[in-house]
Amino acid sequence: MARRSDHSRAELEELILAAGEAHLAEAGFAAFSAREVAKRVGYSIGTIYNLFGSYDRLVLALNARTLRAWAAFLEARLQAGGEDRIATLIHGYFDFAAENRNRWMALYDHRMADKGPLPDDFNVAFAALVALLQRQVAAVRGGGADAEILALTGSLVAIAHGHCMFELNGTYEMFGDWRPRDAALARIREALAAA
Amino acid sequence: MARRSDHSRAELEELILAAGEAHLAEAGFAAFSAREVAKRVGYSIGTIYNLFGSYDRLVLALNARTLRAWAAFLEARLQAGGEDRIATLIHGYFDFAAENRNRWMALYDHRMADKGPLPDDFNVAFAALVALLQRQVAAVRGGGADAEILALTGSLVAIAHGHCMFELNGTYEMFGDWRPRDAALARIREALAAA
DNA sequence: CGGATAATTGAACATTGCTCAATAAATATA
DNA sequence: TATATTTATTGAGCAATGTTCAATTATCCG
Repeated sequence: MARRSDHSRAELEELILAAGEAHLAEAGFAAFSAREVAKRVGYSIGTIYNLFGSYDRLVLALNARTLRAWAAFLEARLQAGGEDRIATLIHGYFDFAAENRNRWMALYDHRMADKGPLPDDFNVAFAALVALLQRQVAAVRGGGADAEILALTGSLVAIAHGHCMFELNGTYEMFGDWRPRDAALARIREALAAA
Repeated sequence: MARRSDHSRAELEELILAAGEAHLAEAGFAAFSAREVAKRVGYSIGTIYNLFGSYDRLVLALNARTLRAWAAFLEARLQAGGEDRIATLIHGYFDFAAENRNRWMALYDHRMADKGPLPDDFNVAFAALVALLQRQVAAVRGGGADAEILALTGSLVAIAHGHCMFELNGTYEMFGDWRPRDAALARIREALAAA
């Protein structure tokens, strides 16, 4: 058909990403398929490959979107006030993951076939999220070298990640009756107190 | 062909799992395929389905093996002496994951299509690993209610998991120059000191 | 209007998980 | 031993996937 003027390239990309996001959210990463996305936007599979080049890059574009949404979500929570910024961040972290289960999981489920460099798109989104978190850790800690704060941020995020993953995939149940979210907050508090 | 007497059912299962383990270790979970395993053992794809029932159950059987190997690895490290059991465990945790990258990753990459109950096989292996860790945490902490120690164990494992995952998938690089393994040990020490 | 350019298509290919009638081998029965 | 029964094994066939690319269709420009 070749409906070249129906949408600009940018519009079409947006259409595809929106449909892809919905499909990913509904089906989960394991069942996600580029052909299903094509079906949803009413374009052929070839068009998707023209725009994104490969399955991996389509997923990466969706993951970049998820990272931006996550950062915006956390920013909104922070702006909504609340004395305790660390608690706000942890709850934002867990709430976003819970409310966007499949999209959040896809961030970690996806493994690139050929492990070349990631798209700028994705790296920028990731860096923005890291910067947001680093700013809050720096604020809580008062002073300290940038590199030290960045590394501490990495460690605190790793704590949150491990607990959040256990909560979402059910692993936590093997350890009896506890709430990974509360535990994550407690561990992070202890780490900050010791730092 | 129907070489009914070449191997007993148990022997054949073992052959398939050994070949599957090698394939998984070489190719990684994303490229793992039941057909490739069949090719490697010289049986048809149908035979694999007769024995394991589905792709998911084959992967689960392999993951159960990985869990048992991991527990044995940790047990050996603990028996090899070393005053500091927590450090021994953390290094064992990270070393096993690093030396068995693809198999360790498969533990978390795999998502069942239909989320029914896990095979006993798998649950038993997982429970044994948890029990091993719980015993060490209990020893370090001295006293305390079982439920409390189990929950603490879960939280400490979550810390290790998050840091180990970041190290293996490269996420840690976004946080500058640090060693997730050392950070994990530090965080766990802080948590134990605070408990 | 006509030729160059760009977007879009979808058939074709290799590969996957999965099923199941057909076949071959081992065992039980007569 | 010969025949019947049970069991193990096969692999072609199905639907679905990611990927490619010549052919087709729309748009633009002179």
